Amino acid sequence: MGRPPCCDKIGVKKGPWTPEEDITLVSYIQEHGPGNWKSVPIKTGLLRCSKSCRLRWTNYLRPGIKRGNFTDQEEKLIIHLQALLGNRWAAIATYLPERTDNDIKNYWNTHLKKKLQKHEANNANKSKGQWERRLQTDINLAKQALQQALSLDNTKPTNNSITIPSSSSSSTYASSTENISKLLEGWMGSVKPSSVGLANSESTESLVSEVSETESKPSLGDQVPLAILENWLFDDSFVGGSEGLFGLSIENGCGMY
DNA sequence: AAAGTCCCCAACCGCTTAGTC
DNA sequence: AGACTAAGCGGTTGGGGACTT
Repeated sequence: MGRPPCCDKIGVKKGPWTPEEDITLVSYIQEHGPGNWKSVPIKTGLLRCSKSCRLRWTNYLRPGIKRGNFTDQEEKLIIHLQALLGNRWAAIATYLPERTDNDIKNYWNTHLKKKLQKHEANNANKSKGQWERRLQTDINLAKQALQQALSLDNTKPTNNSITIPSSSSSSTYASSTENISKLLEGWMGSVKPSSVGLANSESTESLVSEVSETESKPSLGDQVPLAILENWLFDDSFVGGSEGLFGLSIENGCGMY
């Protein structure tokens, strides 16, 4: 017999959230902060299970979520990270604080995977180009570095260590132009301005800088010396602007999937 | 204009992990 | 150490809008 559904209680509502429910949830979190999700439906009177409340908050209502099209730089970063980390969307999302893991996952499944498959097919019979060979080498090196890093137990933080940022960090919160946080005008007063409106045209390097320098970076639980990986990842990602990784991957085929 | 098909993404399901007793 | 619970995560689904015929 299988595990019973978590939300099989009679009276637990499913399906799309209404604006009224959003307001109720956001108002509660505004007052109490995110967390202790089990108590949220009880204290708010929402006819939703705790998991549904948490997902609604993290995937849609949370301030700082950027909606709309992904930029080329974001695409490049996702492609790089997916090649490195696989389908670990939550880990990938820590490098794109304005995007949720769900968004990244959806974008990968609906856009990037198809694009890459298409161009891989188009270039299936072509020999590997210089760039592709370099990318494959880079990936191998990065994987080695990652494995090395992860194999170190109880590694003490060093100057070369980084702490992987978490999307749940308050420091990564920013005002959103589109989402339901509009309902909370005035609430965002305490949000760090530098992360507000990190628009598409703005350099993700500022994010990288924030990632590597901000002392308030939250952790996924481990601090690992990923400097090599970080340098490789970000240096390579943003070289050449529009001529960067993704453009090349589209033109030349990635060959790693 | 209507019907059919495609595509996107919000939300759900169920498994895993972490924390507590 | 093991049981239990809550939270986190990734895979999948289905409603509805966009597009095509």
